[in-house]
Amino acid sequence: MPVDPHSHVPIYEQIVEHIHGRITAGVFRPDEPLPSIRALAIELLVNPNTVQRAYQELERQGVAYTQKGLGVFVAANGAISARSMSEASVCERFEQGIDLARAAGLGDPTIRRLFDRSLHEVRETSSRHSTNGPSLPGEEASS
Amino acid sequence: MPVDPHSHVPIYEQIVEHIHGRITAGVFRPDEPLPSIRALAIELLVNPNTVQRAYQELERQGVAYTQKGLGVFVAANGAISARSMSEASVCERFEQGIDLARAAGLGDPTIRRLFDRSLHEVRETSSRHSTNGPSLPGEEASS
Amino acid sequence: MPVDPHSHVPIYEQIVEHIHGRITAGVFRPDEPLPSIRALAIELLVNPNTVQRAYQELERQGVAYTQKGLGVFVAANGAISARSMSEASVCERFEQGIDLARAAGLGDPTIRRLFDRSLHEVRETSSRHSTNGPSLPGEEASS
Amino acid sequence: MPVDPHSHVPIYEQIVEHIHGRITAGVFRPDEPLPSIRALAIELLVNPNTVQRAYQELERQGVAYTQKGLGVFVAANGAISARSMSEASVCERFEQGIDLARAAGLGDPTIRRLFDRSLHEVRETSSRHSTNGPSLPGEEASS
DNA sequence: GTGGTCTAGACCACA
DNA sequence: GTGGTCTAGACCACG
Repeated sequence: MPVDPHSHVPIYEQIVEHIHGRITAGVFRPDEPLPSIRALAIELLVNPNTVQRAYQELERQGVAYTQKGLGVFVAANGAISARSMSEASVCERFEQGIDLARAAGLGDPTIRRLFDRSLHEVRETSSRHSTNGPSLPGEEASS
Repeated sequence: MPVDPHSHVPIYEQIVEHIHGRITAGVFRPDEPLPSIRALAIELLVNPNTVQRAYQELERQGVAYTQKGLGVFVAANGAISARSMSEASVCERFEQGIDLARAAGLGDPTIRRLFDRSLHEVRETSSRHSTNGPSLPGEEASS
Repeated sequence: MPVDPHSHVPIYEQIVEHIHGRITAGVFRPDEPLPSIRALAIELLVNPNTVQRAYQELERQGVAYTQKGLGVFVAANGAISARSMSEASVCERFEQGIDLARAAGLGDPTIRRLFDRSLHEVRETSSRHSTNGPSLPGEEASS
Repeated sequence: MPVDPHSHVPIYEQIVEHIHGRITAGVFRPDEPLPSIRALAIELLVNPNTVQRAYQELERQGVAYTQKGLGVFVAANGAISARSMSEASVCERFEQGIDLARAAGLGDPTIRRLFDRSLHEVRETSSRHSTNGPSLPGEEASS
């Protein structure tokens, strides 16, 4: 369930982040095709239009390009863009949390404690898309 | 800018989190009044209706109660509720970020690095509404 | 009939160009609201979704900005952007025509003759949206 | 790049216009064969199906005819038809541009200025398929 | 009332 | 089969 229809963040944007992640994880590689709009729509149990909007956004970002009648492909520098955008998404969440914590008067030690707790909790719940193993290309040991 | 109109999280929910924070930080104390709807609306540059909806939500949560004609007050146990809800909000953001990072195949060291970067970046940008000093009652020394 | 459903250029893009033109012509001015999505949809006899897509594109271009619950407004520098984009659209058409003409082996004198003919023909048919009179602000005597 | 996959005008139609131009320019002459579907598909970096559709359209227009097993040939009066259609295509673009300009409140002097700019810009970029010199049969001295 | 998102289902151009 | 566009109609957040 990589998309949550009850989240406040729009589904199409969740899909964009999802694809960013898959590219960053090396699942989708430059000049290889992304799943077809219809196929991904079925996989994610959403409407094709929603996937299309996500793909359109990816194209606008320069992460993907479209070949009429053939499909949507990862751009040559798509992996780089996707990685930086993935990190941006992650940091955005972190910063939101930190802002909230600071506004509540929490100090750095407390914030770190909350973060560590989250890190461990997610580890257990993390039987999600376990695409991440120790032997995937292009991750771990990054900037 | 305690409220971001471009965020995907509804404004009234941002206001709720904002109040949680102020209560947790000891700015608003049990049985003391919250700012009037009108005043807060002006302070946050938001429509009064939106503030009202937030106050309704706070009342539903048991964090505040209304005295007709007098205003909205922090509930007796409001500080405790607010604190746990603030932490929950913070952790929610952290977990979202961690989920995203894991989905992108990033490992714990990388994730920690991103978190540290966020922690320092926010520190600099953090010339926000620092109504709260480091030594207010009820913070530092979390559960 | 500012939009032609039979054109090859998508309706939403026609709407974008249409708005560019209206802004350039001074009909819509900075910080004033554009017609509501629903209203323009009715006026143009298209689906509100189509108008919305156009407005979204205008926002992406920096020509307009959205205020939730209030409407879509012309951006401060929207007039400038719109003007340059209008001119770009015009020149794009001209260049396409010139390309075609050159590819057909036509020389500049012939091309000019065709252009003049078009200029005069359009003048007669031009009982379209005659928003343009001799006394409108901001046009005639441009770069 | 005689064919632009990003254009809104369908590729097969671009090919039709392209052939019109080649015929008008005297590159393809009446009762002589057009390039084979396969060859043109390769030259234009396009799918053979698309070329075939263009050839069908040319046949429908009376500009070309098919001899089974031999190929597609320029019709006897193909040069005349092609020329008028080429000019029509050119003028269509010009009129579109003029319409846009008028809708934006631009006056004839401004429009002419934009046209002249386009005429000069295209001249420089015009290191295209200059298979045609200035002195080919059937051009210069238009109707 | 405003805009923003989503769904369902249709038609077209292209491979 | 692919993506691109459009419609009709729904629900939500906001004013």
